[in-house]
Amino acid sequence: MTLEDILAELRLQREGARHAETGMWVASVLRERIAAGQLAPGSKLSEEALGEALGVSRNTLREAFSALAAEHVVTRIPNRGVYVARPSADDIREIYRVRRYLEPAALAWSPATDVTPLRLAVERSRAAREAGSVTGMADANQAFHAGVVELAGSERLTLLMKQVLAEMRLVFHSMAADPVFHAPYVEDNARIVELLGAGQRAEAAELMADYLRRAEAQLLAAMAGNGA
Amino acid sequence: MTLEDILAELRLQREGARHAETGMWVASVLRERIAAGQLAPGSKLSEEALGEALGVSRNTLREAFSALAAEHVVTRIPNRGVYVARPSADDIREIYRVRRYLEPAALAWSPATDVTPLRLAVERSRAAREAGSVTGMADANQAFHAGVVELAGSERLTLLMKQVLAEMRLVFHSMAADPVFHAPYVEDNARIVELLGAGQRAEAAELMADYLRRAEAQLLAAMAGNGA
DNA sequence: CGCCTCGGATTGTTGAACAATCGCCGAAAA
DNA sequence: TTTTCGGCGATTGTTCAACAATCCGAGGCG
Repeated sequence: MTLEDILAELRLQREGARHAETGMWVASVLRERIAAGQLAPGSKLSEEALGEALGVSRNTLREAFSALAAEHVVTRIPNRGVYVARPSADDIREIYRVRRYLEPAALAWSPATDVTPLRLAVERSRAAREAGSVTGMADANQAFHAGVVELAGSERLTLLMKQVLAEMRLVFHSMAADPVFHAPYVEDNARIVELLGAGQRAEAAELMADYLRRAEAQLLAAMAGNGA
Repeated sequence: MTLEDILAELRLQREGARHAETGMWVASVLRERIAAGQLAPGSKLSEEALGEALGVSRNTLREAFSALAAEHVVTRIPNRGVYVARPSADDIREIYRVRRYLEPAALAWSPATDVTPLRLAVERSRAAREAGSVTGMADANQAFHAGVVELAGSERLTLLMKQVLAEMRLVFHSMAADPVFHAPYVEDNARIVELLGAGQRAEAAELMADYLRRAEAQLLAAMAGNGA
């Protein structure tokens, strides 16, 4: 699908725009397209072209850009424009730094004990693995880790985690992802749920920390090999 | 560096506004004023009046508003305007929820071991207590807790903590703060540094969690008594 | 071969205009 | 008197067109 096709689609998609929402509406549309990989990392988002396609003025579009830049979905280079973010090795380290605090902490100290959503995510992971669906596994895995942080019951931590996971999707889009990257980790997730359900929170947190260290190392190695 | 460059810099610093930065400059000016309490919680920030006062257009001002709204420094009510945020009891609970994960996690799992900045903050706390300086104690206390999260070495966690602490300042500005609110906690901080320095991370984290629970309860009680 | 300048293209910012929405205030009805 | 309803004024949301500032690359020059 070419960029022209996408612009054409976006042109059709504008209908429900209302007063006092246009900026956020544009942001959400771009967020979806980027998450789906239809706007590849590194793509330049021209104010003129996008504004024309979406039927919004440059000012409104820039408001959307500000929101996306704050989420690291997009990179703004002054006087040069905004580009779909292309996470660097340092960005990956930062992502996992955040996750290594958030996820074990949520497992160790959350008041919530309902692990049903986590169990479901593991189920979906396994089903996707059997079906050989790479995106299915990726989605289910993200749902699992988002669910872990949601145990904390904090809006801001949940939001931060969602943004970090969105950046993770960009990482996978940036490099030719290993089709079986997620496969080995499905059973780690299952074991974490098991430990958590049994009340062994410290052990669950430790396993999670270990999992995150391994995943980070694997991603960094893949990126180094794949070429920057 | 030529003389022309120096003249240009001075001109810019005096006038403050630079191409490609005006929006962020406005945001930082407002952020400072709000943090200092010069713009009280609940104050309406009229686009026309503020734009005129700062010498920027409404569009640029709105860009600054978007940034501040994302930080919860300001509340945006559609079609009604933006107001300096006035944190509710729920906001306080959310603030402490975030802190209760971030700060103990940083203490328990950070690779960094340089506690000098924390010691210094404790020193300043004590000096301010002796001098009877309420704002001095508040500032030193904030520096201490920011320093704890900085141990994690994560930009995003540090930023989140700074935003949460900025919201805490709004809490204190919202209610007639107890002048000795911080006093009892100075020695808690000192003990945390002591434990951390001795390598007793789990104990330090536990004490921090306990401290946060007590502070939250005290603030919620004060808010209930003080009247909404 | 490297440096510099110039021009084109794009972004940053402005001010004015119009549309949409809200709260207020007064009029009409109970 | 109280309540409800509708119009009015004020403010925000959005667009538009213009100008200023900046970056990039293409030549011109030594």
